[in-house]
Amino acid sequence: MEKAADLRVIRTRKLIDEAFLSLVEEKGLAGVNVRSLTAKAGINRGTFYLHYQDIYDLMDKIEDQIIEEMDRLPVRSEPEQLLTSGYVEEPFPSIVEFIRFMNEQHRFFAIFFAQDGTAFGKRLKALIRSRMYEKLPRQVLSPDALSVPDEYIVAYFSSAHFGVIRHWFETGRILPPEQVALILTRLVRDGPLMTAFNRKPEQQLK
Amino acid sequence: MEKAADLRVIRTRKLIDEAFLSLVEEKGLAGVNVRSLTAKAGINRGTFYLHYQDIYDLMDKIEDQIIEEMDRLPVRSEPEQLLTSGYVEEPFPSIVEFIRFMNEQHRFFAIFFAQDGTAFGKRLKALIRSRMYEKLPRQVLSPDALSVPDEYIVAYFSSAHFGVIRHWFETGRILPPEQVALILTRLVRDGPLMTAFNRKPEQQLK
DNA sequence: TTCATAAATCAACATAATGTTCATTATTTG
DNA sequence: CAAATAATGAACATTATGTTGATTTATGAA
Repeated sequence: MEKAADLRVIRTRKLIDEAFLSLVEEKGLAGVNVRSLTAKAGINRGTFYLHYQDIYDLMDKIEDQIIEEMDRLPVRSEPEQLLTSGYVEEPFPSIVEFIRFMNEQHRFFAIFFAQDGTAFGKRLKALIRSRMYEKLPRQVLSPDALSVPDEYIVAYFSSAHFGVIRHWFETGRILPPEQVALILTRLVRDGPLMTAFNRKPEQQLK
Repeated sequence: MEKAADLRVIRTRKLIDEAFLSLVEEKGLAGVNVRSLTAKAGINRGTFYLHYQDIYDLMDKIEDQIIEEMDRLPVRSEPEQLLTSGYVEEPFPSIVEFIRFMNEQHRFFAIFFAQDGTAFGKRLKALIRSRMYEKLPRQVLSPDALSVPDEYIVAYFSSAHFGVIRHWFETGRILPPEQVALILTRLVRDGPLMTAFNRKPEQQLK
């Protein structure tokens, strides 16, 4: 946002922003158009075009702000020592920072997550998820302090698989399917960090 | 697809399907409308409405077919024994099946992956990815037969994180941010399978 | 406080897509 | 072949878009 000198400009943009958020919340992205947005904001339809090219331009500007802020979050490197170091029950610091930020901006992110992904994508993920649940060794998931909720494990699993397959597609499916499957199998079995270090499990502890 | 008796019906639907695919390929999902679709298919605009309610109905029908087929793929259970069993360099069988299927239907899935996710989602993932690359212990990624390409590791990492955070949002952000960060940290460090079994690494080998 | 400046309003417009209709033509199947 | 039904073509009301120009209103600098 370049200029924001005039009070009227600030007010109008606030009205537009708020109208956009609440409109997406109730109707979804597809339900947003300039007509209803300006109606909800209580401004003239023409006024909208004084500020933004169209709805997509508006979204871009909103997203720009969020990305900018996230990009400014400090990076504290937590390199390989965490692998070989003993068991410390503390999260990586920069992960905490990210999640805290998203928690603060939860209104935006809730909308984003609700809108992100196609209908088919949701069905596909649900399918993958349900298959994985069948395989999860349920009895071992003891409810002790150290355990991670199994819904989170499944979310991690399925999303990771999804991402690997997506990457395979986005790189033009160069690798043969069997190799992709092997990559996935290794990552699941050993964990990404182990795999990155290319060690076998018995080498994990120095 | 219920009825497909008449030759004309079959022909028309094929034309529509093909027109849809190629139209999405060149213009993207947003660029598809009934006008241009029927123009490309070489049929009357009214004819489209004889078969589908609207564009979304058409997409639903196409997706239904794919999901149905994937749902019929055989599930071969590969349970916990894989954890304790020795190092076998063979992928899990049902993973192979899935990826083979997607490879066969690559035209559909290429479109899906290209269209899936919002613009913001792509930016967010790119941000996460770039941060993770910084942390990857590059020198250790030796180019031996066992290694997994680091782009795949990053894809796995970042997508998994994304999925966990998404799950957190979709369950109403009940857990405090710090605990989500801890869950992620554990999953990254130990791998999902270890975490599911709730063991510490030294217990990994029986 | 005044007043030039800029923002917002209002009404109107052309354009383009939607979904529906109905009479007509063409094709298929038994 | 003939009855059935699919596809066509043209028209229609509806709705959203993005733009324009004249007018009113609010702002902030002097």
